[in-house]
Amino acid sequence: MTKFVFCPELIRLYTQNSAPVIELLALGYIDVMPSHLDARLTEAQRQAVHQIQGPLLILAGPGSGKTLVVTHRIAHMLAESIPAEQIVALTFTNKAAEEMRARVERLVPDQPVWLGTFHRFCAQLLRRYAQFVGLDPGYTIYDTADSKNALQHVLEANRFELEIFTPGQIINEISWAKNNLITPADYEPRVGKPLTYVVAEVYEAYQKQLLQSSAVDFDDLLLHVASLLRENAEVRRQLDERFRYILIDEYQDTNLAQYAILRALSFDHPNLAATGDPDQSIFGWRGANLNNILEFEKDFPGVRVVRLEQNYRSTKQILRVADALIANNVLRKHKTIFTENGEGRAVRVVCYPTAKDEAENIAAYIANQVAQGRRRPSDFAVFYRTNALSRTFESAFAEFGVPYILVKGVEFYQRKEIKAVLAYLQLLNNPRDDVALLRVINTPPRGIGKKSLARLTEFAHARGIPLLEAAVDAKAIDGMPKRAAAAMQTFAETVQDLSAKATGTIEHLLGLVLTGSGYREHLLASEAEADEERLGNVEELLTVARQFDGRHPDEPGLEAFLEETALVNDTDAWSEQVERVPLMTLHSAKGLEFPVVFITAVEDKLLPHERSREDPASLEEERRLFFVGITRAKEELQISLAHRRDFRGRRRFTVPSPFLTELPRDEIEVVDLGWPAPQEDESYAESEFEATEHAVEEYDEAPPDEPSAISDPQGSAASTKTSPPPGTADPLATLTTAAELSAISASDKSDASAKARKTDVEAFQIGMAVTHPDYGLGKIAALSGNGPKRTATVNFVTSGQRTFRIQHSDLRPAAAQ
DNA sequence: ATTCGCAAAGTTTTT
DNA sequence: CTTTGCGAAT
Repeated sequence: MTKFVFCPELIRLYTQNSAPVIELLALGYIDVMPSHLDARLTEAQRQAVHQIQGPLLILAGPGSGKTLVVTHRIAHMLAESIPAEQIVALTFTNKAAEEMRARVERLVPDQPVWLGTFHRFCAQLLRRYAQFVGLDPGYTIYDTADSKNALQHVLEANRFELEIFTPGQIINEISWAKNNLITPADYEPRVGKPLTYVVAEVYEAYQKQLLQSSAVDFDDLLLHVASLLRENAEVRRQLDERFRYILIDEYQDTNLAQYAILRALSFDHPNLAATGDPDQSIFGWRGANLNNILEFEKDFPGVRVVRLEQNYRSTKQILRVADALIANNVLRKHKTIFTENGEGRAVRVVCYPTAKDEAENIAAYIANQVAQGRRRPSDFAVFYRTNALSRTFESAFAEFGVPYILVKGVEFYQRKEIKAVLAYLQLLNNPRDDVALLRVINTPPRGIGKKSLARLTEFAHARGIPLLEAAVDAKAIDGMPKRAAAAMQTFAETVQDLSAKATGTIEHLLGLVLTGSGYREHLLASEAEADEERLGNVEELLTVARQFDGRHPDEPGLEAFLEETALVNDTDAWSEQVERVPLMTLHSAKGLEFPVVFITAVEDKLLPHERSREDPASLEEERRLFFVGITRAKEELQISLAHRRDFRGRRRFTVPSPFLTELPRDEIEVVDLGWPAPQEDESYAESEFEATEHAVEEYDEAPPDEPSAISDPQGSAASTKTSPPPGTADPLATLTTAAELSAISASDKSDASAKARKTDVEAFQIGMAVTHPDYGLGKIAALSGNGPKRTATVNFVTSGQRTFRIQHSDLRPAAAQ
């Protein structure tokens, strides 16, 4: 009855030196009883692990050991002799899947438990049941760019002119429909939404095109599987039988299609375990349906609900901030989260003069911590709302020599050359793939232009045949220039040729494609520097292929390779082993944790995003997004914003995020490093009229304590350059941080900033860290007077408040020490 | 047909 | 500020 369980992770807890124990285990001399799996678990966690039969809802707050529970649950099932083939664990992202796989592997190695993303699970089911939904087993998976191209192709073929909407908008709406299981036949335009009328006209044609090309978009992966299960009772029954134990992670982010699939697979064997947290639902815009989790109990009678409310990740300070914030959501079930962790450092809210200062200070802080050996780069993480905000950080991190990695995904696989090479493979795998053909028929240039392509398309369309087939008969097409026709035929032959040779490893095949297509030669012959880089990228793809081959030694697996490249992106492989600071959006931070977290650009119109402001529900989603960000932090959290941010090439003064007022004022450290000094930047004065006027407006309308929700009402922490604050003292608590941050920033910076550092009277600003030979480190609380009479009021860390005439004092910016 | 250049437009989040 | 798109020149 008792099965052998190999469990080094747990053994380590019992013994100082685990090596001998592991060896004994490996040799089979000792067993670890299943009960030992429970050693680390709390009562609630234990319940969740042990409840194997029947529906289970695990409401898991942030940092509550959810992954621990899920992985142990799987181990426990295996220990209870449930065949691994019957267990499916679905995650939302590849990153989460990787993490889970690694941890399951450590508990119970080499078990064929199906573990991966929902989309991938569906992709593989579709391989087997492709013909049920009108696809070839070798169907192609289109990414968003491909989908847009497909749509464009459809629009052109139907001579449909878009006047106001972009293909992207239409694709988005179609995506929304598919996520809600709305097929072209069911789709109805919605009054007051012009876009939906356009979609009503093209959705069907788009879908037809996809089927004709034997291709699917991301949403189809779910939609097709959902209809497969709905329309084929026998298939559904078999799959329900096969996948008897399903675990679904991040249930709050599932959409209707995913819900339908899960239900269909959990009918005869309702052993569905869902984990999730309504407070972390952040994908509503993509069709995620919060009702799925809120109504789980209704949907699955007899469900057992386990709440994991204890947080093992964050300090008390961080958790209180998170809790206070999320309490502002009205559409929410109350939930308590608590921790027995220590108090920790206060959460900092810092307002920098400019976005550049923000990025540089954070980079400098990290550089300093790393240089001191206090932390490693991977201990930190920087979050922002939109990818567009990453650039400032990239340059600041580069400037300070801090290694970083952009956790953005796509990039590599979206490059033209990579897409092109992969399109050749797609075409080999699926000759009906029109989008792939269009992408490569003239790559490298073969003298096939727009007009000839239009003729080819028309011809194919009229006969209802794939483009590749049409290309074979190119000569027969009316009005087709001889040269183009010949080029098309040669192209078709090349593809067929390659197709015949398409055996062996992917790397080998890729090599054939590069040579056979003439693309490699074209890149080599090219003078352009860009092409040289492309060649390099193609080489990298060869490396990817080689690695894939290594992982799949038995099968050639072209399909599998294409599936992987479609559903996995390059930074999914990013791991904390890599000593780099990850920069990422708040969305991609979900499920991760870091000792030190910086949440940046917490400004109105960014967080909450301007497009979320009208709708209260999406405003709450933005708040949850902030909540997710906050709860990633284990030890230190800094929330920051800038008075001025250059965005989209424009200079803007910002408004602090309304969410900042919702943070518990007494618990956080607020630091306002002051406004940017106009004279420091000549472009400020010369900037276009609009911006200048706006700036002036902001200045006048912003009394000392107004611009910042974060400043405390006495105006002690915040002030503006133009309006010296009342003489109230800064809270000493903020001094260290402010000083620390500015000091590091200024001192670590190279000559670039030297001119900004010259010690004339104008160099001093409110909030600036300064040193004095007698009094030590301090922060400027107020400034008054001009020229020689310029006077600074300084709060010193150790010796209280002093006032100086700057010119006659020994006051220095902290940097100059 | 291709390439080069300039203008315009656009940017939430992800599988 | 970047990327995309379109139009003109070769």
